[in-house]
Amino acid sequence: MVRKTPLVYNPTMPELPEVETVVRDLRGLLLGRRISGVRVGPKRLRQPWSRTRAALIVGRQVRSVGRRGKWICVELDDAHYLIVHLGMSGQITLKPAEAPRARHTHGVFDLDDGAEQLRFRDPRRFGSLQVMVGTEEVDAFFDENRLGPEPFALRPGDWQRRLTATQRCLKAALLDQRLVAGVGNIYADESLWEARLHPARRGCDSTPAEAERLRRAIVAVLRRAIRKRGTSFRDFIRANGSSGDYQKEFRVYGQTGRPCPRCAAPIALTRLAGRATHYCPRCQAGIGSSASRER
DNA sequence: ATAGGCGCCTGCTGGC
DNA sequence: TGCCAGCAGGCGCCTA
Repeated sequence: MVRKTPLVYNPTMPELPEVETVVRDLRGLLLGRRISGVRVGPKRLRQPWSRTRAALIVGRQVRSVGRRGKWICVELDDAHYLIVHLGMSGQITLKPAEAPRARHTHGVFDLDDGAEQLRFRDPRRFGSLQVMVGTEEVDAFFDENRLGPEPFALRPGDWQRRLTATQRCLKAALLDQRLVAGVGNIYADESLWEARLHPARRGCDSTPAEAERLRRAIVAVLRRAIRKRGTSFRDFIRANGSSGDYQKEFRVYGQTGRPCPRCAAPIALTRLAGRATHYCPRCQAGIGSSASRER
């Protein structure tokens, strides 16, 4: 089960805490400001990013900056929205207009008199920029089928029902944005460790107590990460250019071979749902029953 | 219907 | 020293 070859530790994932950090920064920087111009780069992002659509936000003022899962929602006048996903390597920064434009800049938004610009940069282009008009369009986009509840709004009974409805392993379930929005690879591993649940266990095998433990773990881990302003690897920077600290708090993610902070057994690395998965083989309850242990 | 696998994309790294 | 295969992963799409 455990891979012998070490996987390269070079991750970069804006998940909920990183997006929340960006949103908080953007709020301070953008509220009340007017988009006075938009430029769309030639390269296509994950979703096509159209010039015609982009033009719709020109001349409009920023009313609010919010987040849904890993999506950033900038609300402008007359229910116009700029919806941003950072993908794997997306960055949003505020720069003076004369600052040199970094490589892989796919969107430039002039602010007010044009002295400053909001810029979207994304080397891997897994991110996206979209303009939407009307709350109906936004609601349809975030339809329940595509995006589940926010982790902090999970109701214990509902969560348990939906978690036990799936045959998939807990790791795959946590990565599914329809079950819970905003959890990615890092916080999935950290939450499962916190809940002392083996990532390969099936969702449907969870007892009510285990489901609740997992729900609380997700909330605790995400809150802690938000407090630390998210995780910073080289690709993730905050809107104002400063970085987060949560990478110092990792219990299992990227800790392969290091002692488990709870029981000192070496942290194992495997691959689940096509993703590198870190866990403690001793204190994360194994497959079958909560008492069994892997190995 | 559900679950799993693949491909997109660039940058970095480890091994030769 | 330099080169390059392989790995990193969120999400949409495809298949079984």
